[in-house]
Formats: sequence, structure tokens, C-alpha cells
Amino acid sequence: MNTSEYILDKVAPIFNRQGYIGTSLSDITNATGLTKGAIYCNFSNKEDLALKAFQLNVSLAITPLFKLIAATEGCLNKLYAITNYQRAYYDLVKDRGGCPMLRVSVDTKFNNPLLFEAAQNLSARFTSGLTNIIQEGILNNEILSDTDALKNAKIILSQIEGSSLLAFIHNDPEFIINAMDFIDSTIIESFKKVKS
Amino acid sequence: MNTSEYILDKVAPIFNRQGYIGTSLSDITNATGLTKGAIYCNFSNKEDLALKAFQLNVSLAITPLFKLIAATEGCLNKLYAITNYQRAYYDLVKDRGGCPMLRVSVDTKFNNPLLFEAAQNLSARFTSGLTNIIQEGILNNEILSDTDALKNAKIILSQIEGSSLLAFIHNDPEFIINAMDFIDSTIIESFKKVKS
DNA sequence: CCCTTCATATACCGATCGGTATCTGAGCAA
DNA sequence: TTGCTCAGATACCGATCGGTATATGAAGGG
Repeated sequence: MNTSEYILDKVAPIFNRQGYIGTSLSDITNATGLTKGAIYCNFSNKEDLALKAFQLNVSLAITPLFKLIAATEGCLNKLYAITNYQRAYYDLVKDRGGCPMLRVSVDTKFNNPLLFEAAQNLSARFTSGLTNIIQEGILNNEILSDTDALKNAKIILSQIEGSSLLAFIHNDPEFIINAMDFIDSTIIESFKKVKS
Repeated sequence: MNTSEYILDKVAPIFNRQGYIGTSLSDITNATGLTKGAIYCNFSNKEDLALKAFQLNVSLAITPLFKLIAATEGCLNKLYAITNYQRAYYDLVKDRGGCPMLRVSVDTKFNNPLLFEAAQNLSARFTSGLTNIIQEGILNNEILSDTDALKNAKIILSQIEGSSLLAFIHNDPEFIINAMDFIDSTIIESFKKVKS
């Protein structure tokens, strides 16, 4: 692990807990044991560091889900893989400050277009990924053809993000568990061609 | 309107857009046209001002919903009143930085226990309020008796907060509209004793 | 007319902010 | 051994931070 990676490893959870403005250069030098000289030798400025910290947080918290989806066969199975991944999400991110998409989007909308756009793009990829899964399911005859893919994708993503927020507020993963059980038992169930 | 109210009126949306740390005393003096002397004459410190600004934001964005619920007769009608209120929520808060509960809970969890607790309490009141409505509906025979009140309250609140966040990220109130339509047509519908 | 009161303004505090110019010292090539 | 490179350390910059002590000036009472 080189110095840049070492810095990001130490700093990414701090940015996710305290936000962009809430994380100071002294927080960064304290956490890494390095000096400002070392930081600015590896990153062009605080914003650059924050953006790469966000990317690291995403690669740890969300990218594995995208890979899991890609590795899963069948559209309904992909959807179940998502809810199953989310069931462990609270434990995955609780010590790192919660969902990085949630954190950065709230934190930067009015003062950091670069970081906000990164969060916005991630959310858009999430939405379109979900939409594509449902649409494929319709084409494959796995999902009822009168299902509105985009609408349902937005509802599922709302449920994922909202339950993640509430779990974070109350230190209670049950919000996520409940929401994922509901997605499985009601939303995904309604996609199926034949009711059991 | 006295000076304290004037300051809060000018400052509350700024806190909601930029967060606690992201709002500086100069932001506050610039927005009000007053000096630091006037600010500290009306509020004991920045945290005090931020807390009261949060309370004002809540009283504008969320308290009206609580009053609407209280003024509505019938548990199912109360639930429909909630989804209906949320349909206009994006327009209500978009110029003020989005949902204050979302903003403050993300912003202050790791650095301002006082403000975080206020957001946490608000979320808890929201959850228990929803739970009580559903439980009353069960007692009144408006809602099926095998309905899990707390679980459904958490699911509805997740949907409300998640869709609010996504609408905020993408400047697109459709996330909220979709989610509220879904709550009406699927969740509340599943509460009813007799399917139409 | 004078005195008190009190809200606001002014001027200032030490600390910290993000950022940078310069220095140091280890590694390496010749 | 010499000299170059470059990662990192040190020391410093002006600006801004939250907060406060003091000055000012208008209003009201005697």
C-alpha cells in the first residue's frame, strides 16, 4: 500500500462521518500521522482528497453490490441479491459513518458541485441499474409485462435509502431488515407472473 | 416580528442548506444585515441559534403535517392525509434545503449531540405517531387486525424519507409522487378489511 | 434635563482554517 | 564520492473562524 492509499484508508471514514467541511486538514494529519506536506504531495487539494475518499467509501460500501448483481443469474435473483446485501448494510457501514451516497448528497448539494455530482451520478446509476433489471425481467418473462420498471425502481431505491437513513438515526438495523422483507414479500412478489 | 424572530427567519434556510458547520457567523451577519453583537445579544451561541433554526424549519415543514393528522378523522383518512401532504413536500422545502430532519440527522450525528438528539426525537415522534394511527385503526376495525403496526410505520417512514432524499438529489419530485402513490395503492390498501 | 437601560455596533481576541514555499534527508545513478 | 530526485517535514501565509469586551446611541422615566 503506497502513501496515497494509506492516506485514503485513514481519511475516508472521517470524511464520511464528519462531512467535507467538517473534516479539517488537522483531522487529516492527526489521523494519518503525516504532515500537510505529505498530504499535498499526494493530493492536489482538500477537494481532490475528499472526492477520492468518497470513491473509496463507495467502492467498499456499494460497488460490491453492483458486482454481486452482475454475478447473479436471473432478474428476480438479482433483486433478492440486492435486498439480501442491504440486510448486512448497516453493519457494513456503521463504523464508517453510514451510507456514503446519503452523506455526500446531503453534505455537498449547496457548496460543492464536484462532489455532489459524483453522488448524483451514483444514485442515477443505482436507479437505472434497478430499472434495467426489471425491464430485463419483463423481456425474459420473469416479470409481469404490465410492471412499470422505472416507477418500481424508484420505489425500491427510496425504500433502501430511507431505511438506511432511519437505521443510522436510531442505531437500529431493524429499519433496513423490515424494509427489505417488505420489498421481498410485497414488491418483488407483485412482479411475478403467477401468484403462489 | 422581533429581532430574534427576524434573525431566525433569515438564518433557518441557510442552516438547512449549508449545515451547522457549513454556516459561519459571517454568513449569518451577511444574511441578516446585523452584526455579531446583535446575534449574540439574541442567542447565547451558534449552537443555540442552530437549534432554534432547526425548530423553525421543522415548524414550517413538518409540524403542519402533525396538525393536519390531528385534525383529520379516521385512521385511513389520516394516512391518506400524510401521503397527500408529502406530495407537496418537495415544493414546500426545495428552496429551504430539503427536509430538515434529513439534513440535521446526517449533519450532526458525529459532532453535535444536542442537535442530533433533536432530529432523533423528531424521527421517533414520527414513527410512534404513524404506529399509533395504525394501531387505532386496528382497534376501530378500520384496519385488519393482523397488521404489524410498528413494522408498517417503519416501512412508510422509510419510503417518505428515502423518496424525499432522492427527489432532493435529482431535483425531481416524481420520486415522492411515485412513493406516495405506492403507499396509497399498495400499503394502505393492504390494511383494509375488505378488498375491493 | 439628566440618568439609566438595553439593543446593537465596533473593535478586538486567540485559534484554526486551507494552502504554500522552503528545507531536509534518504535512495540512487554515475 | 558526488550530485540529482523527490517524498515528506517544517515553518509560514493571509483569511476566517467563533466569541467577547467595550463603545454607542436611542428610548423612557424621574
